[in-house]
Amino acid sequence: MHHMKKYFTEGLIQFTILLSLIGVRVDVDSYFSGYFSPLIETDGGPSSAFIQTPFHHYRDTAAGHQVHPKCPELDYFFTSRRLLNEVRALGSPARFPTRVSAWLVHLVPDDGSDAGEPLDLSGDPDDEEIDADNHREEDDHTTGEGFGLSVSQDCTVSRPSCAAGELSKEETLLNRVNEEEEVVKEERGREDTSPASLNQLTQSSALEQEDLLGSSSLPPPLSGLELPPRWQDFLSEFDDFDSMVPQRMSDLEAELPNPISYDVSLQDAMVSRGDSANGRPASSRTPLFHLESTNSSHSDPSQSSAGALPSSLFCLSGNSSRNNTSPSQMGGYLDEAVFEHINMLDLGNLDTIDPQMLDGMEGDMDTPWLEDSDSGLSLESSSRSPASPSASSDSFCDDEGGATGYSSEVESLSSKGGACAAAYRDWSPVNLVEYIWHDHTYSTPQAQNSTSSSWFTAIKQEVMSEDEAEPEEMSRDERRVQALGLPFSAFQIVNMPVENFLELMDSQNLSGSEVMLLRDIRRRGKNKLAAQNCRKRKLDTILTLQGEVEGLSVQRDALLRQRSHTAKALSAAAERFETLSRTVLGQLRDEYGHPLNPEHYTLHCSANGRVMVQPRTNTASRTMTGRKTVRNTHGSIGVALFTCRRECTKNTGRCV
DNA sequence: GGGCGCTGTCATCTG
DNA sequence: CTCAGATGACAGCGC
Repeated sequence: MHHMKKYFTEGLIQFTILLSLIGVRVDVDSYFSGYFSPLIETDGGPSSAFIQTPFHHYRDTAAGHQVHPKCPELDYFFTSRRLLNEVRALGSPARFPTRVSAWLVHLVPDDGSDAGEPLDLSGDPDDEEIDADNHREEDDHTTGEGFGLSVSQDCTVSRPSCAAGELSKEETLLNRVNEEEEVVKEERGREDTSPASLNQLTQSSALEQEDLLGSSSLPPPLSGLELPPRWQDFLSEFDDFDSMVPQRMSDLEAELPNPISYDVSLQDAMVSRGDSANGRPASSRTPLFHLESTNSSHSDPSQSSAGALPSSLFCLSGNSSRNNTSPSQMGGYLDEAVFEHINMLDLGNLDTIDPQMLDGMEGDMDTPWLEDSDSGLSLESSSRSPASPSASSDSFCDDEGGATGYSSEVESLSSKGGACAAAYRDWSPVNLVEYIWHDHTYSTPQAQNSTSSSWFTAIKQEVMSEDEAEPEEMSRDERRVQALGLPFSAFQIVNMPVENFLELMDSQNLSGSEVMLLRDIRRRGKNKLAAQNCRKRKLDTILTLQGEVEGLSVQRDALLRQRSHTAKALSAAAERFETLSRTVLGQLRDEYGHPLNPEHYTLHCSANGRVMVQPRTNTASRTMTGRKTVRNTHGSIGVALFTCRRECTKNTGRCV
């Protein structure tokens, strides 16, 4: 168990270091809790802030500092200290860096000794040596007792003890940790109203942990207590942990100088996590963290550097297949957002991506590499897509703006001849037609990135017009363009990028009037499409509003029917009450023994069960609706002749 | 011939 | 300031 803790902790440390070196900190506890989003701490400068984790707040308060968790100075301080400790730990594998591995909660012996003291990892950096020594001492001290639970501030993990007798305690602790997570969830809304013990356990510093775990507040061990499913899944990952650790450690030592290649598409890794079921033998358990380098992506996973992580919890596979039919068990606890954030970081070195991997990706992907899942973005890539036959050789849109390549082509033009037309052929809308079928937006067509049904319609019409070109169907602007002798159509002038349009006018030696004409043609063409979109949008809005009106009309009719039914029911109840009142009043007698006249008196039932006989006033209505009853009550204060309870007897007719 | 719908165009505003 | 887009208003055209 000592080795297990050692390897496990070191694995977490090294993985955390690797993430920290690229500016990312992952709060694994967030995944285990299944509630919080993962903590991503990026090196965003002094203004960077911790997000979505309460432990930073606890960490801040643990050291006795009431500092706002988003304090930039605090952020910088903790980040620097953490990185320093991580680097130190990297050079000394035998040590347990306090800051990274966080505190470790040991089982408290029954004799109440101090062996189970949690480690104060939130202390000052000066205490690091002492803490490390404490780690070692406690490791030695607790080896024979069994290491029951390891709770990390940054990575909450647990491992059941090998000793069967202590399993119940561990389960209790595990459940306490689970409850602690639940409390943290609840506490986000109301921090000061949660149960004290769990809150203290969650928020406590190491000293508080000691008190809690060593005191009687710890619930007694429960036998037969079931672990939550996610903990069971998690613990099942360690079945063959001891056999896996030596190999991983040897691999780690061998590949430590170059542990991880950054030539990995983390986006791809995010999508393809958990593919181990397909590529691994059944005997090889899926690691929880698996950071697989690109260079070793085609090799045996066990030989990968990521596999060197003793307790690999992630699965960062660079070339994993996408048919994830059986994702890793712990993979479900990982939020994809962490990979999103990792991807958002500029890892650089993208130009060093293994060509083999790129080939594999091209082979795996049916869609173009740059094509976005959203159909709206496919136009840009399609306009310069290698799939386009005409674009495969020319470089019209090879740059990001899509203009540089064209400009170089245009600058080489010496006349309004076929060379210029050839240069513009690449962004011809004909090439775009086959890539924008799926677009349904209203955006105005633009050769760069706009996608629109009207754009498609216009292109389609353009293509059809090219096929069925008849002079009399040409628009006025089209004829004007042809009169200028330009090798472009009005449609092309309208839809080409503005950079290209400006360069076109500069390169064609046009006069002022011709420039104005081209500008007008372009403006009118764009406005025409905009008007079409606007009208279609307006029509859709009208249709939508009509649908809403119909729905509201139906709802109004239903409410009217309901009101009618309610009024009828109320009327019937009032009638029954009136009948009952007459019956009751007929049984009562006044102080002279005369029966009460229902014409002059009425019954009033209060909410507390009291039934009062009240004289009818002139304004009182026999129907005794709610409002009139209230007025009647107020108007008969002190006039009630009798106060009757349910004990009124029929025999005497008098109130008890 | 007038009404209506569609379309193109202009002017203006906004981002 | 320029550009693109949105939109109201107007005019032309066909039914």
